[in-house]
Amino acid sequence: MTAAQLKPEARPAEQAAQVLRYARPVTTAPTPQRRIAHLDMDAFFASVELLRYPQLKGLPVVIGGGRRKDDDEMARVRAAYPERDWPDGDFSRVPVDFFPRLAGYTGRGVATTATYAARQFGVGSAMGLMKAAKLCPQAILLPVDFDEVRRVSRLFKSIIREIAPVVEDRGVDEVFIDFTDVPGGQREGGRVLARLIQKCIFQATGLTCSIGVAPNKLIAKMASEFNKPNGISIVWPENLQTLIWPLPCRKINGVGPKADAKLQSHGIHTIGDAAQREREWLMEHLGRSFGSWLHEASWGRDDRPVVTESEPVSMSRETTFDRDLHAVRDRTELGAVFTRLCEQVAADLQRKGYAGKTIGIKLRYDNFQSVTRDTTIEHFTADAATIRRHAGLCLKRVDLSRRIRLLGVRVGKLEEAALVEAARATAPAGAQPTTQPLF
DNA sequence: TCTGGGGTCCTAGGACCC
DNA sequence: TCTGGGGTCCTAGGACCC
Repeated sequence: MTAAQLKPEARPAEQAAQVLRYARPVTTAPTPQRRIAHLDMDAFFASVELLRYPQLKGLPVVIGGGRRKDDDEMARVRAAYPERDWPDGDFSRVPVDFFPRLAGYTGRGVATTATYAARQFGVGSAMGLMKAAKLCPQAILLPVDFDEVRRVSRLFKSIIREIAPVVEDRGVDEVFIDFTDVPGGQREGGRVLARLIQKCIFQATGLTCSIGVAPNKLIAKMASEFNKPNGISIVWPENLQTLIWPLPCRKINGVGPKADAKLQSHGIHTIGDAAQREREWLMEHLGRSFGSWLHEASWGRDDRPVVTESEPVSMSRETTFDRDLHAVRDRTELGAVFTRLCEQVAADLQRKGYAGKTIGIKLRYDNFQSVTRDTTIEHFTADAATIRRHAGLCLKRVDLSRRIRLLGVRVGKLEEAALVEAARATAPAGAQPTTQPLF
């Protein structure tokens, strides 16, 4: 990156300041430098399957399309092959020919992930399986084994926490780790610790991951993608111009397809392009908040901490029907699904120990347009019948003449059930619930 | 090839209160 | 009778992420 590519309007002193902000101190810093790691498991869902079916290694495999009960899978294999072929639940000898192919798939499933062999054909996560079947019909299609994914997820995270305790959960297959104060976390900019974590995870799970270590979460997240799979990338502040600025804006976590299209329309294609616009210009054309944030992001600035604990905000269940349903013609079916969704949300709340005050529904029509309605009630609840009653009232407030492809139920404004109970118990006898903040 | 399911956060308008 | 802002809550929609 040359001086000419810095903000053109910046005076030399400002340019120097911009560069110095990211310069690595020449002398040994008295305080440790902030080193944040982002760890991303490689093709996680597919890799978990390959643990059970190692015979599929190297083949194109696509994961997604539906749920699986492990018993069903066992039964399917048992029915097809004699017991001697898979002693003690060892599926490694089930012939490759046995597995279903993507060819001829009909349905509304999407790919959760794909092995690297399948990605060569252009198949990627979030892609409709019908499309994936066109690109790679010979790919093996396996449904997600959520129980196994959760088990392995808990396992690899516990391994990391033993080594570096400050870990932020980012879903089943991703975490941020604060290396800053971990013994050895500064060595080679974090590479030594990253290697150790990779090794320990592999020993415990047989799975590989990719790690990026950088001064903050924003850059670390981008860095973990640089060397996939099974890679490590170390990024220093002074690498901003050479490693980060050439990347498309889409690589910034928080810039999605909409924002990217808008940026492109202004001739901003790379992060460097964005960095060279004035903050004021970005704020004016992309919104005060987003523009200001993007300016910071394009200069590699991000001081968000690694957050180890967080409370859930809402819980929901939704389902897409095999065929679009009509509120009147498919009333019975729709009603049954609706009730089941309410029961599932209630069960989720109870199992996790929460109650909520805002009850809502979500509908997606056949044209993919979504609508939501919600209502806030007087008391916290985790009761299926209560949720069903208020969600039912919400349903009455939307257009039900159009065909529906998705129905969802959501409970928000959550509070820990124990706190709700405690407040209820200590409330003065005869007190109106509305006088208690928790009710 | 029509596009899953579970989330978080932001925006914006209106109600309501001081 | 008219005219303020500020603050907070509620609701709907949408962008984005894993």
